[in-house]
Amino acid sequence: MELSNSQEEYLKTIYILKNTKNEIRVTEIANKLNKTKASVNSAINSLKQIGLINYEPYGEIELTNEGEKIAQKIIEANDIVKLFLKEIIGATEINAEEEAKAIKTVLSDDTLNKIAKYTHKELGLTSLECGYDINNQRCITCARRKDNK
Amino acid sequence: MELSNSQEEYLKTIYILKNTKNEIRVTEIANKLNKTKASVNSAINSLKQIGLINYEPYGEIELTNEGEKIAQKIIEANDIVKLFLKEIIGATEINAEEEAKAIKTVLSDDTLNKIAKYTHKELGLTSLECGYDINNQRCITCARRKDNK
DNA sequence: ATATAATGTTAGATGATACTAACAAATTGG
DNA sequence: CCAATTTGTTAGTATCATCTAACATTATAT
Repeated sequence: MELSNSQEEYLKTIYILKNTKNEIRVTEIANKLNKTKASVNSAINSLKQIGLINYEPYGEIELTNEGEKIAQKIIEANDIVKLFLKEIIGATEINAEEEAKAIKTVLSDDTLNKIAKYTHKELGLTSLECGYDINNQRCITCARRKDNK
Repeated sequence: MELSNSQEEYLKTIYILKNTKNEIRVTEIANKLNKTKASVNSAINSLKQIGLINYEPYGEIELTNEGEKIAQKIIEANDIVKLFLKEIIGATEINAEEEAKAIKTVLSDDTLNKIAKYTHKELGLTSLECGYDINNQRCITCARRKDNK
């Protein structure tokens, strides 16, 4: 099941908000993504349809297990690409943020893995523990998530 | 004037076909991009509207000067990203091709430039002559265009 | 030179994403 | 506890990129 860029952004945002607030609101998502509440409403209903979030009108927004797994993958991809752009390429914080967001969607697992490995090597890390490794271990440098969860 | 990803792909394809054939046909573009002729027709009309190609019904498809300049930029961006993915990251040919296509669109000039410089440095090239440099010189490794034009 | 094949166009539909405007529900502060 | 505010939903519209099907034009081959 292929997610659109837009859907991935919503999933990612929901996941991140979940680690900050206990209740996730339509309005918050709208603010974070600079969309209208109407758009968010429509987006979460489509994500509900495909089983990635649980939601009832006026209720709480919650990721399903499947949704959470996907969100984690998205965020990890985002993190590794951003780290790479900043630390290896020397992109500015703002550019790295924006570009990682867009790029992560289109990279194959294979290339993402190679970028992760390359980043680790260049940063002088001897043991590879990146989230993008097949065994899904956490990366000591790129997974901010480690601290949050 | 912001071009969509789709529009950039059309421009790029037209430019590349131009260096191969003397007449560019709707059908060729459709085959190359795996779109229907109807879609291509609609796309070239939109590109005509914004002054990037010249076209009359049943006539020849030609890039305007503006269109050609933009197409060159797109192709150079494509080339540098692909070279980078293949030579530095070690992505497969097929992945690099696909990913470069998608990535080039979302990179800022600044980051693209940095990727070009990084690639040059890593490949051991002493003088930076990449098309993405401010002075718009040609790159001895990444600009396939050099040979074609 | 004309029938057939190839090529190009148009009309109309679809699906995705977003918007505005109007409305409905829930929360909150006196 | 209820008026006002905040929050969420719905309906309707727009744009973009694509498609199919039908039609129109151009090229070709005998």
